Amino acid sequence: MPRPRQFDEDRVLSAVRSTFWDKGYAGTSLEDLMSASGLGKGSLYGAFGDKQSLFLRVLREYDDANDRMLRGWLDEADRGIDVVREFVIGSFRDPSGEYARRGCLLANAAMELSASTAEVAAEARRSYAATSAVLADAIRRAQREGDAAARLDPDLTAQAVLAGQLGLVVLGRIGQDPAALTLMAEALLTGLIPAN
Amino acid sequence: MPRPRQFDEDRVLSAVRSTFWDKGYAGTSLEDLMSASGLGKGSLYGAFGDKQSLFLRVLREYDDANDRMLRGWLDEADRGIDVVREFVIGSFRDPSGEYARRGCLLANAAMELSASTAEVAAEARRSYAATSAVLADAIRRAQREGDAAARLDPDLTAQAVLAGQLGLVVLGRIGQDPAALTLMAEALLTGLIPAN
DNA sequence: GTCCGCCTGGACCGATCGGTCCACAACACG
DNA sequence: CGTGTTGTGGACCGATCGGTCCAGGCGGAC
Repeated sequence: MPRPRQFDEDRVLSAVRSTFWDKGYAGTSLEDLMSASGLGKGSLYGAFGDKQSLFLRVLREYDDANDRMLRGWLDEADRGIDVVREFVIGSFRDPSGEYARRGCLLANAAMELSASTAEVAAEARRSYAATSAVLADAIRRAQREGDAAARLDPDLTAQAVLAGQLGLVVLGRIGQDPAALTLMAEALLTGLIPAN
Repeated sequence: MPRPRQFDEDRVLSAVRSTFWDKGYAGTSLEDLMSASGLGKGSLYGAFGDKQSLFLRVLREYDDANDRMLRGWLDEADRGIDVVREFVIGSFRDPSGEYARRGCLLANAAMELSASTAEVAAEARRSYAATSAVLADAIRRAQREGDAAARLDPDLTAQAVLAGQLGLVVLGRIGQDPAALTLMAEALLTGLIPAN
């Protein structure tokens, strides 16, 4: 009997995510969210709660989507090493650097809010743990496939790879040349995951 | 004949830096800066200009101090490799993780403001270029001293080391265990700068 | 001691913030 | 087709933001 929603929740969340991604949490005003989503304040609050709840929801869905994507890669990849390679290099393939400049919503949020919002720090730790677990699986598979040295500790190597990629994300955000970032990514990969 | 300054500029800048460091740019209000420095608004504006000018000044001095410190290490170190090692591992030696949680003022600022403030992005690129130049010198020296493989490209390796350290800074900021960070730092060093 | 100058701190400003609330509209049900 | 319930969007709120301005104080120069 009630009046049904007049908006597509996924479209709204996508618009909201994009706005937070580009402007950061503090830099995004409710007005920004309203114009990006096309909703009024009442609808936004009624559907998603306050600004922080909305942000945390968007962040968690972003993390989950990334995790699912990475696991999907691993399921479908020909070789485990390809997943690690794609994870480290993929973000910087765009020659314009536009992608790189956006950075990663999670990394942006973690740097901006970890100190003040415990939930964000916890979410970041959770997500990075999940990511490095998938990377460790990929590295173990690469070891079986002869693409990674058997002496490597898969878990520790996965974490080091994650750290390297995170650093590249930071450098990408400040506008570093994507070609240089790609070279650095290659150096990280060959150094951290030797073949023999 | 004029009335002289009644405050120590260095002390004020130090207090301001600490506040920006902990709270971020947007998260720091003028009230925060006033109470941290002990100055009124008039004095703050008269001496340093508006909030953004003050922030950029503090950031540049922070970068310069870091650069001088790193160069000083290189001048006094017994071996080049020690400088690289200290650069990567040094920040996470504090077992409480308090240091790690603060992160790096430059990295924090770069992630928060690069997208919206071109000066910050440019300053970050400038500072990271300076840092990787010193690291490259250290790696060249390590090669001469037999602590780094001769086949390494010093400049590229320095950039990869910088990326790895940046990633560790991000992970430190979200509260990752310092012991785990140290292990990752060791993995990055041994992988990126093999000895033979 | 006098006076001119800059320094100082806080009152004050308009803008904007996140959040609340309400009058109205739109739809499903009986 | 009436009725009830919820979605909707904008008016409105107090708080706080960064920034301006000024009256008074303090200190050197003479």
